[in-house]
Amino acid sequence: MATMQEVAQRAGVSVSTVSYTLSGTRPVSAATRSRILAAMTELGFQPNAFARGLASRRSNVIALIYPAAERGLGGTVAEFVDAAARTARGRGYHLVLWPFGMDQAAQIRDLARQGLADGILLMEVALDDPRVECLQEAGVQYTMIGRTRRPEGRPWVDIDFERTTHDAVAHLAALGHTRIGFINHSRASLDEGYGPTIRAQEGFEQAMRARGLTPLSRHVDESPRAGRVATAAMLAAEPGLTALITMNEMATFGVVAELAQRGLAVPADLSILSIVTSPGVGDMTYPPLTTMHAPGAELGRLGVEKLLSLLDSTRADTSNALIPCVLEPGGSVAAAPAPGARADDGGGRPN
Amino acid sequence: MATMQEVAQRAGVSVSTVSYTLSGTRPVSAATRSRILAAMTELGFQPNAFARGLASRRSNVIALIYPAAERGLGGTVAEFVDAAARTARGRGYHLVLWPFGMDQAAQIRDLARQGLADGILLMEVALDDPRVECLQEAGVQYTMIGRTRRPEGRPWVDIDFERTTHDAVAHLAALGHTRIGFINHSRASLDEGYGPTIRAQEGFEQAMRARGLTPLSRHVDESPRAGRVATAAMLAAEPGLTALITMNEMATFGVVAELAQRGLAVPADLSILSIVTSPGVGDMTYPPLTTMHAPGAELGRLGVEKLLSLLDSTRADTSNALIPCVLEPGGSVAAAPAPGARADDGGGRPN
DNA sequence: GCGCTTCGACGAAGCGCTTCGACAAACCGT
DNA sequence: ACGGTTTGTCGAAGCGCTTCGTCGAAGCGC
Repeated sequence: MATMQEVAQRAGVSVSTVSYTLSGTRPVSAATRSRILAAMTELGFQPNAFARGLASRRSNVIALIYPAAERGLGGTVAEFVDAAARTARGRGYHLVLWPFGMDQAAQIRDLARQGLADGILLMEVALDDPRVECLQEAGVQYTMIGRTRRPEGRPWVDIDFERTTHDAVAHLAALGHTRIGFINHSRASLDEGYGPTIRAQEGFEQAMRARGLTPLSRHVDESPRAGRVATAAMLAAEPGLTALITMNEMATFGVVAELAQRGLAVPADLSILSIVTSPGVGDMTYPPLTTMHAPGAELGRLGVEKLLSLLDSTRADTSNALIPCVLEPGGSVAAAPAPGARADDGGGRPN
Repeated sequence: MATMQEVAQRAGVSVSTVSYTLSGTRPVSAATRSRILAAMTELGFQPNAFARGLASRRSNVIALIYPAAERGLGGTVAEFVDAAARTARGRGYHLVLWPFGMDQAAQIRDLARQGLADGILLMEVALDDPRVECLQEAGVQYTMIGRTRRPEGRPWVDIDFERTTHDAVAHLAALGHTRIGFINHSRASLDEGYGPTIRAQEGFEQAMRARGLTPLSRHVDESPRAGRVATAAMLAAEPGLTALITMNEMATFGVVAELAQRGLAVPADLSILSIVTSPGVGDMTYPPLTTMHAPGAELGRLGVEKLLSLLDSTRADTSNALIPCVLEPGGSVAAAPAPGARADDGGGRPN
């Protein structure tokens, strides 16, 4: 690997001039610049990141902490990562992912304090998240993706689960639905204080009650199998159900399968609205699902921008961002059927 | 952030002694060591990664290049990342993920040459992969997860698709199945030279022919919907089908749903063997799938070990590793039904 | 033509660590 | 008691950059 020294020699200039050419911090004449650039290409020069980081005390790297082991890496996360990486790159930063588990707060703190990253994006923030305290006390710049229970005074961006569930209920209510069920994430996620599960649950119940409707919901494990079981149970409990809001992709596949097996037509007999959905999931079933697409890309972009604004004190700190999911029309939502009009009222199996 | 200088002062020793205490490169008396360690704790010292890297020309970081945007981040990858991170950590390295796309070979090369990582793990290697050439010419240590068309002389670890498909066919054949179908990944993946799709296809056909059986297979898009359609088509083409090997998780959900709807019992009427499967997927359906679990964790561990052996020239280079998937008994495979015994021969819908 | 500013380039001082050579002090056998 | 090791520690020389202060040369108005 060629060093700046060698580039300078070859171009017949001093090291500092090479440095200024690279950073643009001070003017360099066009002639000199082109000699230097030529020398760089000929030598295949790439600046040493450590020397640069040591001298400038900035790494131009932002780290994304994501517990890959616990949560898999779904489509929404992929969208997030991609958008975040692009945004960072556009601003001259590299985005790297640190696959730490939720319980490795101390290791995160130590690594963060080694200076390898200028700032940190913390994903899958739980309501009470020890990692946040660690970063705070480590004196590292960070931005949460998600929110702790009381996020005041800490930088974050998050999905607006309240608004998303409200919008979902409103959309269905406007189509005449009154018996609306909600299939949420697993009880395990609830128990461990997973924000989305809790906030969406509250949002759904509130939205239903605000309309004088009775909220019916279940926490369901993330599998098609669990989705089928839950669907059967909900139909048994509330035979008049005409719409389901789901926030659990794997379970949603099961919902669709179970309804098909029971001879219930989607959306004629029962509407399905899948919320906080990964890209592409809508087209995986027939009819294609009507979804409210999780704003992964938007979140990634805003998260990086917020973090960078923190690093660069000259840039105004944009306020925290709460982004709702947007409705993507599909074929699984329609007006509520007239009472008693359904082919198979009561929910028995067709054969 | 406290520096080594400050630690040395507080402990009343020289900087080099502090350094030796940390690295263990030279002996330090117990008394001195404990004074130094105490000073470190009091000051909350964390060595500066840049200074360390600059002086030692090693980063103790290995980078995992994974195209998060293109491929989502499924369970197998999560397992891989987790195992790789653990293995690396156990050897004193940090594992970071660089989310570069398949087409960003030049950027990968440049970043790699900046020295931020001692070695690189390249995932999702295609048969003709420009990224491999880039890393090679950049003079960076790397190990491929997967193989190029002609991987000779390049370090890699991969799933043994040939053996896995052979084992799958053998397992079913031993149970009396002769009409065996294969549901592979999408045609798009085939067209772009995705190794697993191609190697598994060849393996399946070879294994079938070796037994005098006729291979029946389809490339199917990664969705439950496509799985249903493919199932219907295969049953139409070969009504005598008694077993399906699937290497496409999303499609597998569709297969299960379609069979259920047709009133075909799994495994009594038709066996399903899901190969190269992510953890947990088997339990997502009923009956739970019999799977051949992708060795993600094993691959992660071996990949890191291979890479580290390359970095540390004293360690013998273990030869390239080809790891088969292992059979995980479930409830979706049984002996072939007696000919004509099936409830619904011919494939019509039950109702 | 004079002092003035502006422009472009240089040299050197670090950044915080690793590592090498050197060297007292303690330890050994004889 | 004496040379020869060993043991524990120190000082200093970098690693390859950034950045600050400096300074000659060119450009300016009058």
